[in-house]
Amino acid sequence: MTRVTADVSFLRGYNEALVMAVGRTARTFERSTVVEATGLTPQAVSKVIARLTTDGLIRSAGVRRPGIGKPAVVYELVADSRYAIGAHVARRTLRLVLVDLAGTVHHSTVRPLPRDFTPEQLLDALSVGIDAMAGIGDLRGRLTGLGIGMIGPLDHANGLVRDAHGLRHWHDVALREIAEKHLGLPVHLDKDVTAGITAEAWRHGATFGDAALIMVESGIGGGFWLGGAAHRGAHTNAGEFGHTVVDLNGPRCVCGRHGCLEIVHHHAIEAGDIAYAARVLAVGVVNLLQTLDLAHVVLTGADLLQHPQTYLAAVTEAVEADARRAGWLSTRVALSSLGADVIAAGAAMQVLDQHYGIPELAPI
Amino acid sequence: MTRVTADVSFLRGYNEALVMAVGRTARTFERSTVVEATGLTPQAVSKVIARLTTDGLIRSAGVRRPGIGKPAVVYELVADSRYAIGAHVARRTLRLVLVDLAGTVHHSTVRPLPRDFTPEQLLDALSVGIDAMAGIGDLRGRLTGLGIGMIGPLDHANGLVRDAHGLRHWHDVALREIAEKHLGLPVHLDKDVTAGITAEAWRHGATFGDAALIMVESGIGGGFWLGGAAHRGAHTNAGEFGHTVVDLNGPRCVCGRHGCLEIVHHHAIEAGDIAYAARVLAVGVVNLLQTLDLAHVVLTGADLLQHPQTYLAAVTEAVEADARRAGWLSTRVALSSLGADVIAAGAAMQVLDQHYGIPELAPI
DNA sequence: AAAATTTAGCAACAGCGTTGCGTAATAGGG
DNA sequence: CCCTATTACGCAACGCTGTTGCTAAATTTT
Repeated sequence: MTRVTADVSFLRGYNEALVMAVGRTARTFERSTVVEATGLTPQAVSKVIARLTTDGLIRSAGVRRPGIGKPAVVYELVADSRYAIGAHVARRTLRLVLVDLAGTVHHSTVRPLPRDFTPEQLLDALSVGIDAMAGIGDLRGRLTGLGIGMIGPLDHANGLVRDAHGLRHWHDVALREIAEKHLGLPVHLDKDVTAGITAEAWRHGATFGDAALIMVESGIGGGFWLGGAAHRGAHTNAGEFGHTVVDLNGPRCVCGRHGCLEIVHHHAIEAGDIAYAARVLAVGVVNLLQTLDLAHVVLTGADLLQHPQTYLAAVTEAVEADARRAGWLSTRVALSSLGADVIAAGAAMQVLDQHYGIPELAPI
Repeated sequence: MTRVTADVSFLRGYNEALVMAVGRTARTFERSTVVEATGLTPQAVSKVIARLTTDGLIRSAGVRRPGIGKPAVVYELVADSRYAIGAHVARRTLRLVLVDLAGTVHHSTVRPLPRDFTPEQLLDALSVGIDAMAGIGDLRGRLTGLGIGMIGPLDHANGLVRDAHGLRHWHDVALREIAEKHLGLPVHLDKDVTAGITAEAWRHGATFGDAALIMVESGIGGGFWLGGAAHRGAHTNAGEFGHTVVDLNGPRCVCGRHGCLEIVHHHAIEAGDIAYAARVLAVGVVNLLQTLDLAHVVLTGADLLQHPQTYLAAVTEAVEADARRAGWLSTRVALSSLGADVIAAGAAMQVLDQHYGIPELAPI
């Protein structure tokens, strides 16, 4: 967790991040666009643009002649000026993506991981995969780091994997530290679902409201974007949404409680009733809406994406029924726009965010 | 919603708010205390303290002679330099409190409201109550405003009551506007539970982590403190936690779904089984923990506070059982430290926060 | 060709935290 | 009694931020 004191360097980072967010979501933009979006004065925007241009992050791309008056200079993000690699570590696979400064996914590879893989085996797989990727476009000096989205529980602030569910060799592994040493790159570690929701927020820009990413993939998890930032909770353990009870008298779950969303959903799947499984998930999603009042719900996960329309329809129907009752609520439900890459891409974007996103300003 | 651009005035407000938070949580403090708590340089802290002293918000309170060296100047908040009045509007009662800059509740009054009261009736009750309170200590010039914590749904940003549950005359009432006109005071409107969690956060200071306030009072609601700020959701409708399904095959709830926490809890109460009702609530609380990973859970509400120990025991037991399974999670469960005043007090603190709290810095 | 309109940017400015360094106030030792 | 070490405080200069005032440039309209 980067601690930033509230000094002028924070102002610089903050306003630069605002302009970068505009550049990421609009293909091209001009000074007036930024003025409108941020409330800064035109002169201040000019200064920010000058700084970003010096750093090679944006460049001018012609002028716009709308009618009367001096033409406005049009700018664009230099997407290929910075890259990050994102990794999605699942139980049996390692997915790697290469993401540029604009959030575009350039390469995506999946390779199997050994059953019950060890930290060393993961590092080797990462090493091979990253070398292959870095070789493609000659990224020397433009690669900002590696983001890892992984099964929890883990400790995001300290880069520790506490006890990854279902993996025997992952107790209190200082993954960030050993990966940085082994790979020679800055490494950022986060829960898979939190990385995923970051990807969705990146693609939607600063106007993205409170949102959740629902991931069904050997378990059910949720990633949250609340108040303009990822919500990780007190111990980086937010999102164990599959282990919320929806049936007080339901079957016993592996977590020890009865009638968790995950076990009820699982039984429906085993019974072959995908439609019912989807409706159960939808009940859980509406529970989230009641609790958190979200503007967006994004669905993803390998298991869910095997029946995308069934799940999308069930969740949309349940959410809309709920909104109808209230009369004025509105929540958009969608499948992940990045498909199966969403976790890995989000992990990469978190790395880019550390450099070009809103600086953290933790009130101690 | 106050929009603040990231200019130097933000820095001033931010760092002043940090110092004020220190002053609120520590009875006395000195320069080195703030340096340690904020990471600012001693010189910067001196400047902030000078500004706050000029405004009459803090003052020196002697010196500390710990041993060798020049004595350190000790400061304290001037608690009686600013006040705010907080109102808790419930279905049948209006509670008013007077809160000073340190967060201390000075007066607390409860008066009945007519059944199905109208906006005019509420305004009259507010007017009478505020006059009585303002007369007590001659608050001329020191009263910063009125905060109202009320049943939802409402629109916090625009000060509208959309459709207060169970009150017929409250559809799209511009309460903030008409109250400001009627009372001649700045007015801040928020959901009751959100005001409540603000009070808890105030009393605990800047180190207060992610938290929820659970309120059982003719319904079950939740207020959330996430990432150092109140979480209101996309439509100020977060916290309808009583309307999350915990029993898929349960009885039909007024909200139209089946097996909501609220209806299951209500049935247990009606059957006279308080202990079971408390355990049902505890299931809901653990659901929240799984979803949001909270550091604190605070219990309040008129109905809950009729059996405080029963609820506290049940929730504590459930939370601790959950933590034991994980092995490294920890969540503190407590009854509201302000008792029945918590909602009104929090509403008042929100008013003070607008002046002396962390300035908002909404991206876009 | 002149006027109107829109955009861009130079220059001076106020205000923030930071840095460098001098000063005040105390305790302890010779 | 004096000197030194120690701790706390603050003036002054500085670098940097966004802001303000104003001028210049580039275009269309009259």
